[in-house]
Amino acid sequence: MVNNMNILEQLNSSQSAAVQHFCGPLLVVAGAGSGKTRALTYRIAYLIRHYKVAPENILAVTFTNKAAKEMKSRLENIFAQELALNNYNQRFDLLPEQEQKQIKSKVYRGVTKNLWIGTFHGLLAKILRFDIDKYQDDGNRTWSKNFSIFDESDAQSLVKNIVTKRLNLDDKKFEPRKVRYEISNIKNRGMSPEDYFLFADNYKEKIIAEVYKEYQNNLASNNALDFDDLLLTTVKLFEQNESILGYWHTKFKHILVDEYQDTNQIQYQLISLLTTNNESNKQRWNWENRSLFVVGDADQSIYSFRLADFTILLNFQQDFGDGLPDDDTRTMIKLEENYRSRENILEAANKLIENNTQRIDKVLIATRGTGEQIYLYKADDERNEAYFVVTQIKKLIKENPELNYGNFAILYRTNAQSRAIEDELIKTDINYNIIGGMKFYERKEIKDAIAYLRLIANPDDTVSLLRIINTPARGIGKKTIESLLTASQELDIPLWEIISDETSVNTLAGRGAKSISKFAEMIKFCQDRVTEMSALDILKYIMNKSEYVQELKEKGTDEAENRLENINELYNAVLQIGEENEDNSLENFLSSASLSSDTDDLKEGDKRVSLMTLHSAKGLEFPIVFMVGLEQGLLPHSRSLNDPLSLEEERRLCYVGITRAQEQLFLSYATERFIWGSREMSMISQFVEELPSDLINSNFTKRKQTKKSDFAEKSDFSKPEWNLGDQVLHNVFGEGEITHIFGENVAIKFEIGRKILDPKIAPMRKLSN
DNA sequence: TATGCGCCACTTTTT
DNA sequence: GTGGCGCATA
Repeated sequence: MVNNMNILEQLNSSQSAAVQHFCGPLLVVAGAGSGKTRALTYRIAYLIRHYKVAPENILAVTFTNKAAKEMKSRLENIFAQELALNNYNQRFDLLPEQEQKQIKSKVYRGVTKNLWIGTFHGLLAKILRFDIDKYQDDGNRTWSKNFSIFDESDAQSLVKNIVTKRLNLDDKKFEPRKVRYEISNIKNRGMSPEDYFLFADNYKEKIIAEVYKEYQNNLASNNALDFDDLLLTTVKLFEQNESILGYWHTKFKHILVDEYQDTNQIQYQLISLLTTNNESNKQRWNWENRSLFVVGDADQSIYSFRLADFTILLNFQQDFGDGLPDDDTRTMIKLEENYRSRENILEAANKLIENNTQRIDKVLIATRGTGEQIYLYKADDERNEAYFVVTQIKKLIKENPELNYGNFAILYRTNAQSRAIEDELIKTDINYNIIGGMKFYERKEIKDAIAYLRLIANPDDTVSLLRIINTPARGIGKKTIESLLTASQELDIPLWEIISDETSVNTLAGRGAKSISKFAEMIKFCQDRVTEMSALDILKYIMNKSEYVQELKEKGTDEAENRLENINELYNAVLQIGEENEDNSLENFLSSASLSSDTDDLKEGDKRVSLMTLHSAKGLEFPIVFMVGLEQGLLPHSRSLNDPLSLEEERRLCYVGITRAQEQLFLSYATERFIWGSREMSMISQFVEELPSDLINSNFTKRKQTKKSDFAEKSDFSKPEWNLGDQVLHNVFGEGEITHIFGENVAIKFEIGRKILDPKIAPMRKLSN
């Protein structure tokens, strides 16, 4: 007997209401740590068990692959538990391994395999592998099912090539980086090159339109899409082809979107299309056996640089719901109870975010007791800051045997900040896991290996072909390649077609002809076997046959050693991805690999300190969190200082960081920092000042002095003789009044505005009344 | 044709 | 401090 798995018993009333919602639209406003993943997972389980919805009719969109994986595994657990009780009358974890395995596989086949859970990009790549050959864009460009997905660096170099070589533009005026960013924005606003030509009305925009057109032509001739295309192409395809949209609309009866505050216009369009079948008349929408369930928190919207727009969330009820005010609506539920953080941490977060003007009013209610104060440390520079962090970690581990390194996270605004901390962690021999930065799939040897695979899967992928045609060196020089390329451009056929034809090669290539033919043979051998050979077999074959591995072995340098290790690591990744989807084909691997991010690799139970940017930390939680570099210019970032809206986003970023912490939160800033190779003075972040001072403990020196640690000695100082309300005269800013004292710093209200100063070094004196 | 050196810009954040 | 790129050299 199915017993609904006690699903509802494990939820609070708001969560339960959300889970039980069946048809129609629902917005779940879910604060940090309020159990939204739980609500999402249980809802899916409830749809399947209680409402008898078939798994293949459910589409769940997550923000990262990691979140998708997490959701799948939680669902697997729920259903495995149920099956164990029903079949064996026993708890799943108490069953013998054999039975556990059987149950898992049964759950996989019966449920999780058929669910569509993934990121927008991942899910759309899957849809396009079905239907892209029926699509033709405004410029008559077409693609086939085995398209490549170009990553950011592929896209970047393509744009660069177009700007500097093909259109011969001044790359000072049209910086490839910026042009690439523009193109991405245009795509995220839903415009094809042809659309954009109509829109462009000044010289610069017209040039960008040219580059965009050329860029898109090139993608098409490589049979490739970039990240943005996965969205744009699907939307255009749906708009163009009624029956294809109809198919997916009929299939996806229940759509769930996580992190809805970070969707952008094109993602919104996509959700709209799938939900409404492109029916513009709201009255005619048919919500029978159909739902749209979105979960988000406007306060955690941190991707506006990627055109994420949290007003999409704010407008949800106008767009899909009943449009009634909050108190009366039946299409919105708020989750405000926080199960993650201690009250002190939450209160600080609540107070901070209240400074934003753009938000839905919402307060996080603590459920876990007060906890300790938030610690604030003032460092001399980034090295001292790193030393502080590492010392605290060691100390906490020593004092609390239940803690391990996996319980700690160090969060920062920019990837570059990780260096100093890494140095210190290495010195102290603490294992750490760094997320982002130089990503695995961006490493040269990995890109090379993948280029081989991409060429095998998609012979039109000239970018990949050029990358590896002479890697490792096989005597195919620049001249040779150039003459082949010219021929391919003249004839308007893919380079591969020329290279794979021995006669043409002999005519064009002269000395290099023999190696080219040999190279082409090797690729062809694999191409002929893509369906029978697994991705791993193909990869191993090609890495050996091309002598890529051999060359590295012969080199024997540390660097080469490292590369070999990475290639071995890639073998593991191929195997793992194959197992995850029970699909070891080359195509499956390539799709997953190009869309995977480093956060995805963060393993549960990994006993290592996690280092990552605040952006990467979204959706994660850690018992103890260090937020470093709380300085003006860093957080908030200097690029955001002059724009009120960007500043609010920085504040949200800070909010996201604070709300990652479960038990303890450490904040730190440095008075001096190495930036771009030179020392720069820095000031404490205005966000620190916005935190209630009674929640902050910056009193490290006194606690530490008896222990004689380095940083305590360094930052020893005498009691400041400055008091709240003191009138001061500053050499530059004139007269002012002290409004805050925190740590060794004071905030002073001057005529020209508020300044935070270190009274020990500031050129000022007290005015006696 | 392969390699190495020096110069340049670079740093927000990412699927 | 660093990675990418272009040029000069063997």
